[in-house]
Amino acid sequence: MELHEPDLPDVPVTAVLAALADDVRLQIVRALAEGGESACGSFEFGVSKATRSHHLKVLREAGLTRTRAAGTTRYVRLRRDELDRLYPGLLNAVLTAPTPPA
Amino acid sequence: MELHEPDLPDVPVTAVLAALADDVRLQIVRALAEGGESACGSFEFGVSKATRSHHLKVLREAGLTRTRAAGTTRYVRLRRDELDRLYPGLLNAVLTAPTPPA
DNA sequence: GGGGATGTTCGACGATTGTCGAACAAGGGT
DNA sequence: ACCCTTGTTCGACAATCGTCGAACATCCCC
Repeated sequence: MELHEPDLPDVPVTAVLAALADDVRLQIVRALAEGGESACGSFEFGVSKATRSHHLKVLREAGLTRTRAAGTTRYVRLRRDELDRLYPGLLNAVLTAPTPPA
Repeated sequence: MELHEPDLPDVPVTAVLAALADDVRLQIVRALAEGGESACGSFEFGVSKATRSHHLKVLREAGLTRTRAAGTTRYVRLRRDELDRLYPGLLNAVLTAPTPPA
């Protein structure tokens, strides 16, 4: 299977924002920012693995993450450098944002 | 009519991001950032006025804008200071982002 | 080779979203 | 008083989205 990992400049900003505009995905991104490269399965956020897989695909196709396969496990990491270069401040703003007030 | 203009801290980040994750709304935000307070009608982005009104409502309820009524006209402005305080870097990153590559 | 673990893909579903035209509301001229 | 301008609200509609279970694909290990 070929993993779509688009060049960041080819991704519309709105797609990046849309990818971040979901609670589960934001938790994933935060976990990645804090913990570095992680296995897909390490994201336990109360959704099925089908849903988790879906969210990881959205993140990947929005240019936010890269995925590396190792055996049956897949490791995901944030494309932080590229993101910071193209959208300086964005990631930091999102990551340091206060957690849900509810 | 009461205008919902929530306190920013009450708005989940995901709601802010979702509000920005639309082409029309992003154009509105950019126009506001560049031109300051503007009348609703000044946003000519190829959608009907019903749709425009809808987008402005989304922006307002996500805490991105404030609206002031003057006669039959309504003026909208960006809540830039508050946004910059709560999400430092976010707005700037979004505004300076390259325009659609397409 | 068989079984278990890790992920992805495939419908399916309900909910939300962006869009519109039409109807409505409210002000400002003349 | 009338009409025009400016906006909002109300369905309605198609499209997209988030979610799931089930089926499938890989790989590893015993």
